[in-house]
Amino acid sequence: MPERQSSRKDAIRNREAVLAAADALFRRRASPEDITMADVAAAAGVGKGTLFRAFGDRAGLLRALYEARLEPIREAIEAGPPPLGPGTPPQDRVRALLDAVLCFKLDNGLLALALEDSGSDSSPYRADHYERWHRLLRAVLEQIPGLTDSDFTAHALLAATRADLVEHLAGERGIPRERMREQLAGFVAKVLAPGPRPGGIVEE
Amino acid sequence: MPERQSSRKDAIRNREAVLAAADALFRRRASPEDITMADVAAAAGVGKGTLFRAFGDRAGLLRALYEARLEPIREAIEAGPPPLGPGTPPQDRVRALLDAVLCFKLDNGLLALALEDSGSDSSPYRADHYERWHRLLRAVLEQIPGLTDSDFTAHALLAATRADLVEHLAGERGIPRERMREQLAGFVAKVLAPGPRPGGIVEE
DNA sequence: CAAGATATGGACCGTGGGTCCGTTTTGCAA
DNA sequence: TTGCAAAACGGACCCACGGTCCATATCTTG
Repeated sequence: MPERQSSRKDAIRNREAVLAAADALFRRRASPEDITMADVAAAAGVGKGTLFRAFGDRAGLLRALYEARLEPIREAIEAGPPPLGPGTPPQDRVRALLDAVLCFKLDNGLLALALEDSGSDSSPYRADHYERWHRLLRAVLEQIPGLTDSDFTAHALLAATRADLVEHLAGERGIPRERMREQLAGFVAKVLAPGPRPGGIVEE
Repeated sequence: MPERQSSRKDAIRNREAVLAAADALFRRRASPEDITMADVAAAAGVGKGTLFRAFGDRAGLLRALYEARLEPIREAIEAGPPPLGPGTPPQDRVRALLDAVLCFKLDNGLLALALEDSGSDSSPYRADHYERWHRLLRAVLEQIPGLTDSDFTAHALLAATRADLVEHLAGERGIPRERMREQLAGFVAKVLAPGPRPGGIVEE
């Protein structure tokens, strides 16, 4: 419940300061969990109480940051031009959506990582930002004729862009951005391709 | 480094006791993180020091449990009969492997969950049990002609069986076991199907 | 400008992983 | 058996971190 916006200007100023400080920290540091709430508060020149009043808890802060950074993409999806916007052939749109998710995680690795393992009950699948991606993706998948199990497929495709996987491939393994985009695109293509009947075993 | 086996019988007895107690706890409780190390120690009738001496840290304990439970499957894979064992046509073996992973996580939800988000550096991808699965899967994928990017594909397929996803689908969403196995099988089939790329579609 | 409402910040708390070290157990050898 | 060093025990203790509390400072409004 402590998410209500305030109208007092000091509150607003502090909220901004915290957001900015957190943003900066998450861009520079190496691992999400060595950014503590106290760090953020200090960097923002604010007391811990203020921070928690403004965002409720760690997850709340992360969520706020995430929403802010996601805004442009969200707009592009809801009302932008193809291939992200509506009015794109479903197959292309699925590809574009997953590519967008991938790029987002490549650009915001730390934050996405932090968000994924600090979900409400420690399950990323309860967070409603995940719900949203999943719902959207499923809806688009459903428009592809001959594709069954779009609910599961949506989950499975999103799983291929999990923040920790992306981070691992990009960081530890040093796979370059474009290469990864290609690989994901290839994978998505395979899944969407009108193949042999799903469920059946390819015999011979 | 504190993983060296001891030969003293009290040490061995206690190790067993801890393993048994932890196993029991992980089977009964609802969420991995409300099983504390102190809980395990108490349940085993042992001091915390003993527990940490024997397993190093939380991850170590989890790993030990995991290995123990995984043993049968591992054997089946290394030297068992088809479809898990070697000597199976690659496509079938991939399907069987992923099905085995899925079943394992369905049967050991809590433990797998705990293991995944308590990986060494909080990334499950550094844990060597993941490495092993990935290496094996990739090797099998590489035997499938016409399939490229087997490294990435292996990651992506494994991602579809992530413990938290499985747990979410089975728990929250109530999807029955057999249904999930079918869906995963269908997904895998699509990925493995000879795609529309060079070679054309095999139309029977 | 007074006064009620709201925000502030840092001391404080609970929890849980992990360590320390005085005590106990074990295995070996005389 | 008994002596004794090496190894294990266990629980008190430590510390980091998320989160709370509340006396005080700052706004806003009439």
